[in-house]
Amino acid sequence: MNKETREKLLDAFYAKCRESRLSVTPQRLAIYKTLIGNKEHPSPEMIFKDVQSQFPMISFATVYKTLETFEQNGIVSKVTHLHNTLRYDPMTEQHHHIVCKRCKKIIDIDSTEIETLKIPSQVTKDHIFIDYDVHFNVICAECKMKE
Amino acid sequence: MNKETREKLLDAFYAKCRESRLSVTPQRLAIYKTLIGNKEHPSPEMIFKDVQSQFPMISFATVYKTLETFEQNGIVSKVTHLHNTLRYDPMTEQHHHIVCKRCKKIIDIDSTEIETLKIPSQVTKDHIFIDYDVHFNVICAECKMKE
DNA sequence: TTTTTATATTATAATCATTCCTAAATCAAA
DNA sequence: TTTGATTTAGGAATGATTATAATATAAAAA
Repeated sequence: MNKETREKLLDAFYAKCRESRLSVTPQRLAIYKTLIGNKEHPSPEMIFKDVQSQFPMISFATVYKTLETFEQNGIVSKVTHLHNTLRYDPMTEQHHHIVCKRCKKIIDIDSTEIETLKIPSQVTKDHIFIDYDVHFNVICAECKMKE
Repeated sequence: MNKETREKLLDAFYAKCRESRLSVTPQRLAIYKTLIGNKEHPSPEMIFKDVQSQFPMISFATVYKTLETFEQNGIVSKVTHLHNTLRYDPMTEQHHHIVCKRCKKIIDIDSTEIETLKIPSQVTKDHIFIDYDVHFNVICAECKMKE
C-alpha cells in the first residue's frame, strides 16, 4: 500500500472515531494500523500477535473488545456473521441464505428469486472453483422488535 | 414436509451411503432424519439434542464426526466454511471474497469483476436488509498441491 | 489546573464449541 | 469364527471467546 492510501485511511479512521465519540487510544490505533497493513483478513489472534510487538502488555480482551467496537461503528467489517458455530443444511444443491446479524437465524432463499453470477476470472485463474454462497445480511423482524 | 419428499430424500441418502461405502448405522440415520426435519440449519448441538431423545446414549463426538463425514461425501453442506474464528476486514464498503475451503485463506475480489444482485423480495419483505456477501468457495493452488 | 466522571485496559477466570483419545462394540471380509 | 476395519461412547484436552474485577487513562466540569 502506498503512503497516500494509508494516510487517507488513517484520516478516515480519526474522523469516524470523532463521529462515534471513540477516543483514539494507542491500542486502538495500533489495532487499526495492523488491519490496514494486513491483507489476510486476520483473526483476533493474528491481530493480537501483530500488535504485541509494539505493545507487549496488550491483552486479548482489548483486541476482542476493540474489534467489536470498531465493527459496531462501521470502522471494520466481519467476513462472516456465522463464525461462532457450525451450521448444517441437508440441501446440497447450490442455493442461498438470509442471515440475521443478531440472532443468527438462517433462512433459505427460493432459488428462482436470484440471478446466477458469472464466475470472475480471478476465481478460476489460480484456484479450483467449487461453488459460491450468497448471504443476505439482515436484522429479522423479531430482533428489530426487541430493540 | 410431505411423506413423498421425505421418502425421496431418504432413498437418496441410502443411495449416497452405498455409493460412498458408508454403513447406514442407526445413529447416522437418526442424524440425517433430524436434518431433513429441521429447517433451521441446525448446529451440532441442536442436532445432538434432537437425536438424544431417541438415542439417549449418543455422544457429541458421534454427531460431529458424522456431520463431517456427511459433508465430505456430499450428503449435507455447511452454511459457511469460515465458522471457526472471527475474521476482520478494514474495508467496509461492500465487496466479495474468495475462500479456500481447506486453509481458510480469504482473498478480496475486485468489485468491478462481479455483477450487482437484485435484492429478492423475500429479503426485504420481512427483514431489514443490510448488505450481502458473496463467497466463492475454492481449493487454492497451495492446498491442491498438498493433496 | 484540579476534581469528578466515564471510558478503556489489563489480567485472570470462566464458558462454550470443537477435537482428540481410548476402549468397547459393531460390521465386513476372508 | 477369526481377523481387521469402522463406528461409537465417554471423557479429557484444546482453542476461541466472553465475563469480571481492579487499575489506569481520558474527557468533562468546576
